[in-house]
Amino acid sequence: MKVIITEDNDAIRDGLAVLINATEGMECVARYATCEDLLADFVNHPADIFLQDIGLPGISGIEGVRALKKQLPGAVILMLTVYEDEENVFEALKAGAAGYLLKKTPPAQLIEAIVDAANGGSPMSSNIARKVVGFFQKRSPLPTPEYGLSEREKEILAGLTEGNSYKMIADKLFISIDTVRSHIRHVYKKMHVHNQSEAVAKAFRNGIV
Amino acid sequence: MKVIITEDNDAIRDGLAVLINATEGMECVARYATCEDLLADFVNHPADIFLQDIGLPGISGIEGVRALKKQLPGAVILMLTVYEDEENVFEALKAGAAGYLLKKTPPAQLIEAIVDAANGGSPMSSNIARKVVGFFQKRSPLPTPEYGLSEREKEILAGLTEGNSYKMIADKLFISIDTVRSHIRHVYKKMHVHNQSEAVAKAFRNGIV
DNA sequence: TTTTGCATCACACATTTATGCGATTGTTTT
DNA sequence: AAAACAATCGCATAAATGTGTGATGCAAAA
Repeated sequence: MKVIITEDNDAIRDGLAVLINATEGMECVARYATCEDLLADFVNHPADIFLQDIGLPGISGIEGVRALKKQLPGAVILMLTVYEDEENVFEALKAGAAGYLLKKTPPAQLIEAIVDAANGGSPMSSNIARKVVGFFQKRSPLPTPEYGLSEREKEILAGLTEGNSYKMIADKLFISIDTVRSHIRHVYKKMHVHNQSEAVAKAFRNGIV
Repeated sequence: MKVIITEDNDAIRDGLAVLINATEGMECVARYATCEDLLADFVNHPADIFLQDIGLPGISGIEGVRALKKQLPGAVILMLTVYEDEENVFEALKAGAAGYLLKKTPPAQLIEAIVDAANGGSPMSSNIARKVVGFFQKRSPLPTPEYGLSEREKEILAGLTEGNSYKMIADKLFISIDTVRSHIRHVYKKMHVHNQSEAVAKAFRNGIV
């Protein structure tokens, strides 16, 4: 069972490699400090499982998952990170990660998880699993179908995706620029973003536009 | 053959309606000045063909096409506009327009075009047709597959889609903020945009990210 | 070898954004 | 009736962005 590790912390990366190599039937065939390195070199080391950090310099781990999945749709990727906020969890899973583990996972469980993932499972830390389950439960009524944006807010958001400035949006919708600001402020709050690009990107990824 | 018109200029809109109603077997079942009106009311007037302007107050005609197609995937939409730049033409067609006519099209040809579209054709003004043909010809080698962005530029663009500020991108890629500015400037030039949102939106629509 | 393109960095300045605080007027929902 | 929310508008200000102009080193292409 061949594993590739992408993790920027040298100590953790090497520790993981040692752990894996010390395990019967497992081998760490490559390890990278950045997604750039991973994407440039992974073809040279066919692997079954990818352990992927999120907080990386350069391309983020989640972006890395998207890119890797694009080039190798069958890749089985396990996130291994300290982040346990819903944002990162869902983004990672949607990007194509098979499982999501926290770094505090004990070695024995980590090995189990790798085996599990290789066999088609989706191992995740219990905290994470709860969030995921909660997500589908909340799914039933319609709590966060598209962040609960109002029609007007979606209209303003659409204006941004067209490349309009606040002023232009205001003119097109016959409202004041301060009203546009206000709407955008609300959009940001609801979507948990802090600038136009992030809002637009999220809107696209979630099919709002 | 039932037609719906969306056009903000009163004179043009009414003129089109008169023309259509004066034509054997054609009827204008509804006419709107804005996309908002169209989207709110078109369900009440089943139609075969939609004549759609682009330069509208509020939601743009192209956005309108996207929205209309989303709700009524079978809608046959003909753009009828003064814009003949490639941007608008391709965006409209990608959004789902069946044909693209310039407003200077003579009445007789307009009627022909509507019939053509209703029968599954894709009528377009000759200028437009040339652009479209040219697009596919250029397609063969790979002249503007993704605006000719360099790897680095795509990397910076990806940074924007993650919601990073210039400073954050600079730090993640270990370059100065002025270099980031420089790259972004080039990205904007190549993509013909002038702000982050537009660049991000275009990147998504064209599958660069 | 000259040109072209990429990546890097710098400085400057007008605009635009992001965000906090607050306010009014309608609907809905409770 | 009260509470909650949507849409509208205003003001203020620090921060970020967009854009012009220009420069250097390097590598690939003409």
